[in-house]
Amino acid sequence: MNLTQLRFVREAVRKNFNLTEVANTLYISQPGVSKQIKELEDELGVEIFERRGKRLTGLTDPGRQLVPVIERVLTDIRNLKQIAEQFSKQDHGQLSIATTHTQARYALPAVVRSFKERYPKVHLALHQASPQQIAEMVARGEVDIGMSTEALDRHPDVVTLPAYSWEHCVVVPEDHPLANVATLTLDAIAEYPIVTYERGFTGRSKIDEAFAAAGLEIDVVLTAIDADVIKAYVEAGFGIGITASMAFDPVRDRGLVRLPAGHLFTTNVTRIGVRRGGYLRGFARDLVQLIAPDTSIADLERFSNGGRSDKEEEAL
Amino acid sequence: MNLTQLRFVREAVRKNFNLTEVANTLYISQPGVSKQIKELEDELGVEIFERRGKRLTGLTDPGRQLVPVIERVLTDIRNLKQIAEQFSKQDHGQLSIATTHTQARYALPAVVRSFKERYPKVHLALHQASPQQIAEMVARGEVDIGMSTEALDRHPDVVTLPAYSWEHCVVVPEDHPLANVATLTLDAIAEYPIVTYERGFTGRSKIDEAFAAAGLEIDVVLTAIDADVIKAYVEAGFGIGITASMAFDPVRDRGLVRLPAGHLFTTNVTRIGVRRGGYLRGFARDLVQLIAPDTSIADLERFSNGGRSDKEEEAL
DNA sequence: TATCCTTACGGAATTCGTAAGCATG
DNA sequence: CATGCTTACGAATTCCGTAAGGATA
Repeated sequence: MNLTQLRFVREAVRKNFNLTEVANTLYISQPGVSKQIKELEDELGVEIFERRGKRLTGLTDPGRQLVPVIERVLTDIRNLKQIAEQFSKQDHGQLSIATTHTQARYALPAVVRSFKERYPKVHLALHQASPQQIAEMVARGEVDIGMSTEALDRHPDVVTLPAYSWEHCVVVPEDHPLANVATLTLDAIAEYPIVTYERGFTGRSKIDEAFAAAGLEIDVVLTAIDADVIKAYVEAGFGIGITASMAFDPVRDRGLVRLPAGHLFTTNVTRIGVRRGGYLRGFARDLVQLIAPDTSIADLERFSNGGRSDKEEEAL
Repeated sequence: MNLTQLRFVREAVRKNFNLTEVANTLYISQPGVSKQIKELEDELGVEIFERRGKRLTGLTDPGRQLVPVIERVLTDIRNLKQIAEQFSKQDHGQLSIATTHTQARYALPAVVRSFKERYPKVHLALHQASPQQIAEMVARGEVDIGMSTEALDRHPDVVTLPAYSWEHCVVVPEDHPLANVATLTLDAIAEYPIVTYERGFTGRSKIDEAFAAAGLEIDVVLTAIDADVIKAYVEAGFGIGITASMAFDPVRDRGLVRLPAGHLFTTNVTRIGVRRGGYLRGFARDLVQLIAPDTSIADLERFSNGGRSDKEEEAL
């Protein structure tokens, strides 16, 4: 048994049991993958993969039990490398973050500035993706840290921590009838066509829930992934916008008015997530604290060991 | 990085950083070990071992962090094999138990009989050792199950479960003055020379504690590891014996009398232990239930996953 | 001086890629 | 008939043992 074989098995599961794809992503010949997997199965004395004729179609019964342990082994192997880097490249290295447009554009710049001051030699890689994709990337260990308001804490292989809360606001052109109302109501908003986030992005779910609970039908004429696009369409007169409050900049967004809407929609909690069982290097832990300053040391400890059990926390 | 390198590191720690011994126990040449360890260190970019000149003397700072993870990886690799065996050799295989003389001689025969009936093809290997050795053997994964009244639950890498409780008794020749007393007292026992277990064996600690608490000095003239030896010396008139109650057989031990002493010494709890993080095959779980029939299913579940966290229990 | 680790080199074993063959949808 | 897995074989790489050298207690 060797680690290469375990990696092939993991990748085969991820690639839906297509060994040709496995071979391509791991830069190896396809017969090599076949042979190694067969050898692993021979050594273990069980078939890991269900086969229909020559094709692999799924996991066998033993396979279903083996794969999670294989995943854990490979996570730990990665942890070994991370721990070593912690010492060898003290304040150097790569740190990759997957996040949504909203966080990357409005929440992270300040954080990144302080981080870069403290760790000038760490290369920060910001990957923009959808909340679902972010959760997947974290779970697979493709990025160190994920940050998103949605989906992140739904994934079983991701451990999350609340980073900060924020509220929605309504954005209208300054000559809009709503621009001067004292207190905004859901009914008032529902009168107008709405431009807001796509489903699954930046608290969109909270918006829909609020109107649904009030029994109101809304006319969403346009959806976008980011507030910049939304504001552009509001400016162009397509409707009124509902965005994250921090996406509004009074100076830059001249011609638009922001109306507080925190009392209308549930408060949103943006969460930060890491891979369960993963290990966070020192500068990654520091970044977590910059993003979520209210985190207690105990939380952070648990977090940086990827939410392992007590016993295993000690071990790391 | 490969598993061989990790095994070398683990063994080096176990063998007190003597690579020559590592080479011998793993049946490989000594330069091979040196080279592989150096290559692992090169790849990780840190030194795992502290060196004085050419000799290894201990773990470095990174080494101390890496070793527990390495141990976990190797445990999981072993788990993979065990899980596979669970399927491939359904009711076949090896099951090794480390236990003291007392358990092997008096508690286990009945259990082994039922087990063999249920699993005739499983080869049972009984290793006799001291409680400390048993704990070590379990922790290292040299045996599947350990059983002992002492020391077992002191080891951090062993998870234990109570198996059964038992009491001590006093054994005297039938013509001894104590043979006919109504209720035995510690004072009465302390009058005579005593033959009993060695320190660290079969509840000896409880015996010492009882006399110490009563402020009595006792004259232990002879100690042994097993009750058969103790009884032989009692018969030969060296003194009165204190043994485990179940070690007395009225038929076989003709000429001796057993006096109940449960009211004098703390009740003993024999525990059964497995390696933390280890995986128990089906027949091993069944053996645990035969030994400790009062175990709840929930306890057993936790036990057979070696006391891992909830998340990891699911995984197995 | 005996023990223990490292370096150097040659042979053995393993791994890996190419090419050809065969099954599946 | 295009996709996907297996088998076969030769090349390349890696691994491992022996032998010699050097450091430590």
